[in-house]
Amino acid sequence: MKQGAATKEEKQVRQAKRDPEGVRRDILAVAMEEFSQNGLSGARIDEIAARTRTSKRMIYYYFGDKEGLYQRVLEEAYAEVRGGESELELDGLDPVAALVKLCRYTFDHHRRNPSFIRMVMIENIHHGRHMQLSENIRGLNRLAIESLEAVLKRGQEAGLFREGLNPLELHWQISALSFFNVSNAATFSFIFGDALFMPDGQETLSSHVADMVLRYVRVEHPRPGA
Amino acid sequence: MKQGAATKEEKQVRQAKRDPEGVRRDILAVAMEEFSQNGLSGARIDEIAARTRTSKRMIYYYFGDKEGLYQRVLEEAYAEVRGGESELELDGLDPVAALVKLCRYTFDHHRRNPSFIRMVMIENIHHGRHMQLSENIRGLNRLAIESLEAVLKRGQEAGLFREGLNPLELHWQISALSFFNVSNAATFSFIFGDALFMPDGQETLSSHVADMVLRYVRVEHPRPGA
DNA sequence: GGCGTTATGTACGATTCAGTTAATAATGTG
DNA sequence: CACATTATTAACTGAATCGTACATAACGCC
Repeated sequence: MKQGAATKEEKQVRQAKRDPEGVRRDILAVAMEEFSQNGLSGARIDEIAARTRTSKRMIYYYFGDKEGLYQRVLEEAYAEVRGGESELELDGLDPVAALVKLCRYTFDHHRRNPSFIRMVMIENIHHGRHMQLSENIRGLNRLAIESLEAVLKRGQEAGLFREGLNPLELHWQISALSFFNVSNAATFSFIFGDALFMPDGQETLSSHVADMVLRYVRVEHPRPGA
Repeated sequence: MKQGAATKEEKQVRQAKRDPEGVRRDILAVAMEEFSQNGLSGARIDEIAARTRTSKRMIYYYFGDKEGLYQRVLEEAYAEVRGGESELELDGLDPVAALVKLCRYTFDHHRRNPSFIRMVMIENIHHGRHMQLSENIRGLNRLAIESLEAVLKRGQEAGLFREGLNPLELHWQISALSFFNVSNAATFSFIFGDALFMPDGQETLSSHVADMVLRYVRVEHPRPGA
């Protein structure tokens, strides 16, 4: 025990001076900020280097080149926002409440992660070239569909939801509304005013997204006894 | 009269050799392609120059600098896609048909103008900085709200649509679904497959967007006689 | 038909910026 | 202690690229 603790303390002491993982994380965090603000070609390696507690040399030491760094930042962005859905515990809720919760969670989640949204926007500008080089991104998001599918199924079995619904399509719809809310806030609010993007407006949008999805999936004339 | 005609013909002859407006349009068209593909910092002036039938010198002659050109391209993108809605003649249709037509038009319109979508994405990455310097962009899109408002009103008066609907919010919803379909096609199809983006899938999405909006605005229990 | 204005081409300057070199040193490991 | 790994710094290179200087051609007007 004492020995183990000593080792751990030694490591902490060591990490104060030599901390490869910490340096990597530091670089990634700063690079995420720079890339998400300025895009791949707009980002400046020198700027990233200046804002880290390490040097430009270290960036090349760990990430090879600019594209390598960008790719790792993209992976990091996807990794950070994964999970979450799995902790919603939708199975414990009735289908309607579960769907509402999922919609609201997605909306808020996107809203709270503008850097992620911007990275995805940038990657789409690049036609998704870089994410195709990454192995792990693909797998992460599949879960969203599965949990949605489970909720749909339960709703259908309870006679609450329509038949013939496509979970992937529903995910597309929820994502579209939640994503656009962040991605296009600048141009939309410039043209039409920012009322929808103030706290009250956002709360309204959030609830109406859930409302819209619900109205879309519900049967037209529910049997009261179902 | 004859003098006027002669002058016009002379101008046409002259334009065969010296055609300032043609040169400007040529530059703008090429620049739109370059900027929408590569973004502001990613675009190359030399590349644009090489693809025009004129020279780099002319770009600076007419547009000042790179940002000036970008700004004009952005304006051009918004200008090209304006109108349209006004030619839909929604007033002649019953409210339900009008709303469906508007949804489908918006969806298809976005789909057919990927360069415009990409310019808007890029401008959002830049927090809408450049569009704020442009006078005319703001006015163009207001019409969309007005025609939507008229349809809603007619629907409500006919007892078909719910009260308390916000036209701006509805426009936000229709735009979100139609925009996301183009803007995020690369990342979405990479992660979840491209079924939704094949012709059949797109047709389904298009009709379901209209369906979703309709279900959202319709009264729950319509009076058959209304 | 000369002269100012507008339009155009070429070549070059100046700068920015990704990536490297080279020298050095601290730390941990066997 | 030899030796690999991790870290740091500053100066440098070379290519890419924005923008300009300069020369000049066409046109429009008086």
